[in-house]
Amino acid sequence: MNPNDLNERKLQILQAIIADFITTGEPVGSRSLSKSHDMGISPATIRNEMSDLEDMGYLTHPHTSAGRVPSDKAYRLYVDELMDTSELPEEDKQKIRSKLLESRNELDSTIEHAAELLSDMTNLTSFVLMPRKDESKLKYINFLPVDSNTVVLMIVAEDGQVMNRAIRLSVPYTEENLQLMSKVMTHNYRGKSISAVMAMDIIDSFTNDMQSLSGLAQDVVPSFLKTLEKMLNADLVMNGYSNIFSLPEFSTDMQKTQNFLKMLEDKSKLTDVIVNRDKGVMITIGDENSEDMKDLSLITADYRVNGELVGRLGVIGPTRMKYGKVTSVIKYISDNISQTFELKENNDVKDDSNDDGSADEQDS
Amino acid sequence: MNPNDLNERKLQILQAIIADFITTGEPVGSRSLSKSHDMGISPATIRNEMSDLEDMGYLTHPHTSAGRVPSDKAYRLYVDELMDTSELPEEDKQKIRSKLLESRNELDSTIEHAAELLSDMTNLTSFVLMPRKDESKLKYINFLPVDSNTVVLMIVAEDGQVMNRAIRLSVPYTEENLQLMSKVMTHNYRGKSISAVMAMDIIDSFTNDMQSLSGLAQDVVPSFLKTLEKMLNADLVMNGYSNIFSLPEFSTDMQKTQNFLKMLEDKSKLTDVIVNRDKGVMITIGDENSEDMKDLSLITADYRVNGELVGRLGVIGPTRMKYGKVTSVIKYISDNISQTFELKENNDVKDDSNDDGSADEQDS
DNA sequence: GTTAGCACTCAGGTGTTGAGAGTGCTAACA
DNA sequence: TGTTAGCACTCTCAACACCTGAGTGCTAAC
Repeated sequence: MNPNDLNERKLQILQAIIADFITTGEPVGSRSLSKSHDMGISPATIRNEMSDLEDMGYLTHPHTSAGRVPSDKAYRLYVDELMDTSELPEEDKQKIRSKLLESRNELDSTIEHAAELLSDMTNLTSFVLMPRKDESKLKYINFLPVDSNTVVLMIVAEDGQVMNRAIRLSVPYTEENLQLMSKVMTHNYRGKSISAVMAMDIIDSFTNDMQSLSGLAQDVVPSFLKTLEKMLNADLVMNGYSNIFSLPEFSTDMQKTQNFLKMLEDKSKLTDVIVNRDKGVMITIGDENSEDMKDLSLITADYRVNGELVGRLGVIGPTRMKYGKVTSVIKYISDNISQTFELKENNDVKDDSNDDGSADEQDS
Repeated sequence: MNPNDLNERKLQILQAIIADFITTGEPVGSRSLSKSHDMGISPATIRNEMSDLEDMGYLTHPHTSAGRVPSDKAYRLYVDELMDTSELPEEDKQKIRSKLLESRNELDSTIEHAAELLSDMTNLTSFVLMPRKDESKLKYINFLPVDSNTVVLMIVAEDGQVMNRAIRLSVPYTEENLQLMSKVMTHNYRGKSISAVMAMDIIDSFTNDMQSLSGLAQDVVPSFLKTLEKMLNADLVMNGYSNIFSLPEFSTDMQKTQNFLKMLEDKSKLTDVIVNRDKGVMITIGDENSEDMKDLSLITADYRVNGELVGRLGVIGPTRMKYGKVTSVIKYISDNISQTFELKENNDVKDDSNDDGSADEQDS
């Protein structure tokens, strides 16, 4: 069953079938194949080879008198060995670069643009996992008064992540209490990782150490924990889910479309799947995925910020997708993000107070 | 054309037709109507009345030999005059109350739960507009160092809204510069409304007043403006878009489904529509909406926090929806949110002399 | 004014048929 | 022995006719 069982001609035929099926979505017959790809052999010969390929599990048959359709195994072989992984045309590269440059100063916008680019250029549903790091450490915790019974909890992590949440209090508070609370919590948790703090017995430490705050703590601590949890949970941005309608096999099969869209609606499940994938470019095809994605393919890649792996982006679509093109686009986009947010070594935080004369630069 | 043209019997027949059509989705015929609603007249009489109602624009005819279907005008009459607006059953009320209580200390979670409840209980697509206020005033602006070329901009408004964004700098910065920048911007914009600040000529004031910061300002100001814009833009949360598949008229008509989902995908347009609706409970039916929603109905209501109008929630679905039930659910949920976040008068802030000291909170 | 009766209409389901695209097998060929 | 032409067979799909059921509009009688 390993690819070496396949002679040169079988490979050539398989490749041609996959290429045809990817573009048309129709089962490929021996006669039409021999017409479209001139490989100097008759349809009868192709039929014999096809029959062998079917026995080996690379092709299937919707019904006796239909053409052949590639199996998941065939796509796997195609992706591993046969696929055309040529460079992206300069035009596409240009489009990606200019769109990402638009917002090169802001990671968040860049990420959103990346998702748009990805779905536009592949005509599939794209997703981007926003940068979240489990090990990121807390920097400070702050409470801001809003009105007489509402405060905003703000948590800032060392890596710049900021999360906030409005909390309604059932007991009165004073500004002094809030500031004390901020100080105590910052002091207790600063420099600790989010998961470490979540594992601590917070309520207990409060009621013991700070009697005066224990009333406040009752209201605040559950929200604090929920907010930490939210900081851990990766945030999934999706784009172009209605692209699915442009594919004939979906726009004629309501059930399939419905399953697809329902699957996308369960974001937390999808996030789980994406988070748990391998690093680098990863392609999973059909039944290599879990049950509810067993006739879909998933391609993901990572992007880095300052050399550190922070997020993941990719597409999801039918197994019949243009693997070569899609992979190139994903790779190019992720590399481009990583490059844009590359650490510039000569650009360090200076601790001295004098300004550096840059003021003159835009005086006109 | 006013409803007074309709005698009692016509109203009764119209109401019966609408009720039947809303539950079945099938055109209603005279014979089946006389069977299901015993109103003591024969199908022939009903036919005559139906014919009159059709002439008056309340009913239409998909084709000669089909039953009658209510027009948008009929739904309007139904909603205004005929609809059963009975109280929600205690069971449903209980369900809403307990779900909303789960997160009564946090507005954000409550809002999300409300959207879930709404789509679950109506089997439609629900949306909630997160609280955003155009007139909210800035409280302070803060920059946090992340790494040698990244800082986080954090904007806090008086109403507790916090927005942040990572900014990549092209010039080096010092901690002192950041703190100076925070102080200057906070001093300049504090107490001003977001829209007022956006209207100011920010770059100019920087280059004039603060030569030393102008290099930083080049990078920071565009992001600052974008972030303010984001604070103004209401954030739309949606839920249950795949509920549409449970309706026969959508699950058999791919084109309709596709239009619906594509319409939902353009969030900014939908947000615009929702923002610009009347206060209170508002129902718009079919062609009362804009072109791309002309065979849908939209029901919205507002919710308040501390007596102040802050957000809006609602559902979108086919004109054939259970207006009575849906309206009751929306009303009950919005009232419940408003009640939960009611101002408690006896619960005041004791001291609000100094609330921008938070900029130095970070190095405690 | 109401109703029964009747002719008429139309969508949708069923059955048939033929075309087209495909396969598998066999026998002949190089 | 691998390759190919030929042929019988299979299956989908679109077109077509046909029938049925639900509905309408009209008319005449109650």
